[in-house]
Amino acid sequence: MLKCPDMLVNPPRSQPRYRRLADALQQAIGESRYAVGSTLPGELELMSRYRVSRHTVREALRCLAELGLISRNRGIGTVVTAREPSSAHVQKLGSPAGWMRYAEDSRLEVIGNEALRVDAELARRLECRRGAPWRRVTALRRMRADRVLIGWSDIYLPEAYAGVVGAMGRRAGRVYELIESRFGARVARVEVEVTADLFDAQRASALGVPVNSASLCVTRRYRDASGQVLLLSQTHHPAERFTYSFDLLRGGDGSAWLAA
Amino acid sequence: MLKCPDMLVNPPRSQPRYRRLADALQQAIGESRYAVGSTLPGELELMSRYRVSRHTVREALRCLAELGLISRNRGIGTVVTAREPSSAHVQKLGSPAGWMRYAEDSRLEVIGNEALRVDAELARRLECRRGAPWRRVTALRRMRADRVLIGWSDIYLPEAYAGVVGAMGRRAGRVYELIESRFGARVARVEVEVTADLFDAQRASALGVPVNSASLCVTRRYRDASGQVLLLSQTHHPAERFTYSFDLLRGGDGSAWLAA
DNA sequence: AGGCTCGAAATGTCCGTACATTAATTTTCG
DNA sequence: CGAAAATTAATGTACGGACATTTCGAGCCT
Repeated sequence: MLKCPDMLVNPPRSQPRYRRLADALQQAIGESRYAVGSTLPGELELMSRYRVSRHTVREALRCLAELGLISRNRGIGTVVTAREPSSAHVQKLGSPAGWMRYAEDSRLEVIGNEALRVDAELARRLECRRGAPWRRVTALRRMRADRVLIGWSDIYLPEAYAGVVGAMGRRAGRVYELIESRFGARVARVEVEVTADLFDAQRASALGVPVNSASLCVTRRYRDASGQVLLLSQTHHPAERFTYSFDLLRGGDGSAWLAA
Repeated sequence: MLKCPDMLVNPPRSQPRYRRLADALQQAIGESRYAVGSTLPGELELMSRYRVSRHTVREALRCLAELGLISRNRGIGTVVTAREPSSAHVQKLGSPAGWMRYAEDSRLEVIGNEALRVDAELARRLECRRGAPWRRVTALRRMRADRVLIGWSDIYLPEAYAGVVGAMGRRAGRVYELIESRFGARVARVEVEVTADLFDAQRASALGVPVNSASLCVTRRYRDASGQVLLLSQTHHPAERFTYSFDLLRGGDGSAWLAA
């Protein structure tokens, strides 16, 4: 976090200027320097105080508004509405397809790639025979927008499909789509399981979260039309960085709940 | 909706130019002139096509991104991610209702019931004013079939609805249905958030799981047609006792994922 | 066939200018 | 003194310019 405004003039490479200003203001709000219900300095004053353009101020304020920390209105000013954001990243699902959509807002960074012969436990999960040749790829999942790491993925695919590993994280497209286009396979069904887990030391270290902190664990098993497993990916999201959310609407007859 | 681009040059007073462009693009997406998965024309082309500044194009695209209709990335372009905003796609699907169905297979065992004046943080979650009178009911959730405890629920309802607390767990029906039948309220929408957490000592002890073990945390916020929060329930499930699981099937055209 | 490099395409960041709209405050007038 | 008008304060809309960063596809090499 920033200690003085002029550091915005020559920002480090990793963060855009508006993001730094947003962080500074967010910290001020978190420390109750601006209490909930109070008004932030206006755009013109923030410009001169932090020595950035009005555009940059507005982008920063927009970030805070999207986090629900402030509310902005003409003639009134910028009012603090919350002291802290509710969650860092809320993956708005919208529809069942939303469980497949998170890949578009984030990218894979492959950190491991090993060939293996599946043992009994893994054979059960992959529904293949023991000793079959598979490939395990480990990858971090990073948000495109603000570079925050949101997950650790373990991805299993048959050795016959190992050719797509080079393209993972380098080419657009989800892993199953890479397999489909490269090998002519066809995913017909995805089984999704949602549960919770604890981060072990390796995963915690890679993501920068405490060991044994809570992870939201989402497992997707991809099957072709004959029911064979083509791909299995398991992603652990740090609980304080990633939340799935969706709305259910009442059906017309009042009894059913439908995806919004 | 616009019929031709040059109408943006002299917009009617009621809508800003960027809003009109967003509407035009949204309509094009809704009519599948840009299919889900396809790429919209780039910013420069939209500028010349609609004769507005790049700033206006970007504002319009930002609107669509916030609606979840598009995803924008450097080097890639603007990809259509949904045909309609999330609230417009209404089709009777099985899986979403599953997020409401667990109550039928388990029962509530009320273990606590206290009146409270909501503090600032809780006021934000309940979207009511600070100091408002609410009721917090704590309950365990036990499977009917084999009596296994599967969760700890914290249930918040306005003090005006406290009359249903006696019937919770003793009368058939979910809490929101009790409120509806007793007080004539009507739930129109439920917002669901899924994340992970750790069990504190109190909850771990009640459920017989280790302290700081992983919990799957599901929060449901029930709203009436005016958007007011009628009920909020947050349930922590022990990860090894409860998992949400569901299937997604490929849509007919191969691009959409539908609940099975 | 797979991997690497490079240039073009595309969006992101950041600066500036100007005017419009809305709300709050101050001033004026009856 | 109260109401209306004017002024000020604050954000919203829209134009322009420039450079930075990321991705993708083509071409080349092994």
